[in-house]
Amino acid sequence: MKTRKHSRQRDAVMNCLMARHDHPTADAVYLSVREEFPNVSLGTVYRNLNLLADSGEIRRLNCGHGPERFDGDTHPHYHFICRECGQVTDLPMDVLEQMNAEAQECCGGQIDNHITYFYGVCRECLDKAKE
Amino acid sequence: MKTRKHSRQRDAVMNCLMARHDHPTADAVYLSVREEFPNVSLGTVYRNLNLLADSGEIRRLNCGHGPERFDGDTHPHYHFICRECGQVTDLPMDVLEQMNAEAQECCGGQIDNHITYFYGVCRECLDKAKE
DNA sequence: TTATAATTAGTAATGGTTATCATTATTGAA
DNA sequence: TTCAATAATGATAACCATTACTAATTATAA
Repeated sequence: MKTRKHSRQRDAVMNCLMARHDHPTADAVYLSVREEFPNVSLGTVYRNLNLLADSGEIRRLNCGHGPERFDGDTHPHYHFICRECGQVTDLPMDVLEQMNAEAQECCGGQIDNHITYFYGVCRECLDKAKE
Repeated sequence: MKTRKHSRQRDAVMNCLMARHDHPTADAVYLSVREEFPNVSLGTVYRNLNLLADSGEIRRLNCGHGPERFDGDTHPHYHFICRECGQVTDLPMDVLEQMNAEAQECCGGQIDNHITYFYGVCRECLDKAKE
């Protein structure tokens, strides 16, 4: 197996994800990391995002449209996606673990986890619509 | 606005999705439709899948990896994805509408619906692993 | 140091999906 | 039953997000 070596570019990717909470795309992370490493390659960003996601240090989000997003917060939590502006926000509610048990009963196989995305219109877009 | 004209290719796409319950990808639908229309174009399949999905006659599924899938069953229901074989199956359990209300409370915006994917290992893959 | 192997920047390639366009099919009205 | 208007098609090119490749660089452990 491969031993991981330290890399300052990977640190920058990780730091970016810990610092921001808007669930950036790979491209957004790339733009961010480029401020510190102007010649960083987009491939390097992708490679490290995948490395970190595969090792469980960050999480991948698939909101149903648009490119993949990434989340530095690995605690189980739900997300809300505004269908107007597309922003992805965390929902401060508990994950319903019993859903897995319910699914288990009608599934036959083994349920490990679930992922839920809520869709609607965010506060800002609602306010904008009122004007 | 555009009035929709009838098309036999679109019928074939729709029929394919009503007939099978394995949530096929666009390419799988394409192969299916080609049995009736040997020169149907992949673009035509994509165009009609999007048309039908946008008008609510079918549903798009994003399982978190791999290409988009489509579902002829538009009733709200949950899906299970086997991480071994990748198959996507319907879960015969009720959708928890109250989840939307819970999310609403901590959201600020307006929650319209939610999508949940359950992940794990299906019966067949569990059995295979035992051998 | 130095050897080894992981990582990188740069770039080409890939895969899924969408756009373009000339031709064909569907439709409603004459 | 024409016939014009226009939606839909097949073929293909373009697009975009992501991955693969490669020679050069960097981190690590001996």
